[in-house]
Amino acid sequence: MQHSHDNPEPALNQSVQDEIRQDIILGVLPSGSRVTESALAKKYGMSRVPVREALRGLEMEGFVVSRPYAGSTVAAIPVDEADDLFAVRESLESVIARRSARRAAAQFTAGQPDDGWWKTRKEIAGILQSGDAAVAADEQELLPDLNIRFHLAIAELSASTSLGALLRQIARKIEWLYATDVSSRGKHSWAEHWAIMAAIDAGNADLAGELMCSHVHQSWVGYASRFHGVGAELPARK
Amino acid sequence: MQHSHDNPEPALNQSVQDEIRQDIILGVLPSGSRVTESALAKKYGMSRVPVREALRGLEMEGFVVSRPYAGSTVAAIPVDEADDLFAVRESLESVIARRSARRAAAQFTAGQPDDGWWKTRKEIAGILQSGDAAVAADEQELLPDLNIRFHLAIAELSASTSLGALLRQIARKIEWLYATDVSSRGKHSWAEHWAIMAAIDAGNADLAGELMCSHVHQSWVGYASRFHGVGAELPARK
DNA sequence: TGACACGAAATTGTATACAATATTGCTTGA
DNA sequence: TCAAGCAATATTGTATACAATTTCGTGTCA
Repeated sequence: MQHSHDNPEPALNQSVQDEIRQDIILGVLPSGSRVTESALAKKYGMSRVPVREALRGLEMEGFVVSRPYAGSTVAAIPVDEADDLFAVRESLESVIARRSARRAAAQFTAGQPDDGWWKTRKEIAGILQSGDAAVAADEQELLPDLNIRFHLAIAELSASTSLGALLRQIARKIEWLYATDVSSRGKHSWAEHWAIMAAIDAGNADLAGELMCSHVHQSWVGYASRFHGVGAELPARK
Repeated sequence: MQHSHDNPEPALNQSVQDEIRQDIILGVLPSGSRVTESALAKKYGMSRVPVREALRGLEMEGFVVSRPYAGSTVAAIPVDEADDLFAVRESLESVIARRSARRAAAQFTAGQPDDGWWKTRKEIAGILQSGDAAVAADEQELLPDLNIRFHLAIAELSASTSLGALLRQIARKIEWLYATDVSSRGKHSWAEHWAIMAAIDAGNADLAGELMCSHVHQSWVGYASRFHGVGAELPARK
């Protein structure tokens, strides 16, 4: 297909990076494993070059560590950084929610309806409904993925590539920490998403930020009680 | 030099990425410029491969945008994200400072003195003295670089690679926003570094976090008054 | 004149080949 | 038996060659 600048062609080798990252997160490639370019190249049926770039990306994301000429190994799961990551995420997502609300307000006051905004907004609508369906059908195993997609979509709604990149990085680390366990907080956690979205739609930055802050904090509490023990002390929500 | 696993060999092609990023930050490569692999390869006297990896890294950092087969261009300076970046940085660095203080406390109570900790701690001592010297000699043009190095060193002292990576990303964006202007807040801002370091050394996490939060907030105020106008409203420091 | 199609040039994506380095295992000596 | 040195191997770093795709200029037709 030539002369087509509409479909962005979903980033060829990027997919390999996603696959390897998923293998790391799911524990197929445990911490400390050696990952050689040749082996991965053979596994995915391609040359070393795309694999190499994927490994470089994963190194920047903190999933592998590399030394020149000495190869790469899967990094250690950052368990001792969990609390701090949640703390930063709480602040980050709060800022993102506020920003999304401000942009939503500008969206409705300004005359022109931004095309990209509506696209993302509709995507979120779909995610929310899928989550409700999953809750209704008691298929809670679908929620973690939908949960991440919701939060990243909100970031996209904020139209801040910088903040979006930061959230992606943190969210993936937290996904790794949860590892295979995960079950989120289930129904209750999911229901909060609707309230956040409503606050953003209303252009209420203060409320959106507050709700998101609380939402993420509860997620943190859930994580801490599961992995640190129930009574683990956490800083009060700001 | 063979059989030497002491000197980590400072990351060959990584240096190219640093050089290109600096060109972008300093405006040598303005936003929207096309950056082609061939041109950069010729400029730095190497093959396309290292340059390509550097560009991929810069794309992940948000300094360039690429489309498959369509090349890369320097991204837009994220001016409208400045406030939000500062807000996140305030929280992030506060967490880092708290963490550094906790680790410092553990350092002194535990018997074994961690080698890496002392190395970083001494590096910070050097940075602080260099900054004092620059202030005394009224060479304030040296402060911005020393300032970034101080904050990144504190992050290293926290022994959290995840948080360190996040700070590096944010700090570089803010460096880009300041562009060539910069002068930091000069003497007063620099003096605060000593107090932060003292709080960390004392293992006082609450104080370290508080001081760092205030410090970054003041930096934010300085930025806002310079670029948004003096009276620009900012959220109160948490 | 303007729009559209087509093709040449430029650029990126991938594969392969070679150079540089680290790792591993063996040999040697005390 | 163990440590140290050396060579063989494996792996990464880089260069070059080719394929795939986009972009830009040119010509044609209405």
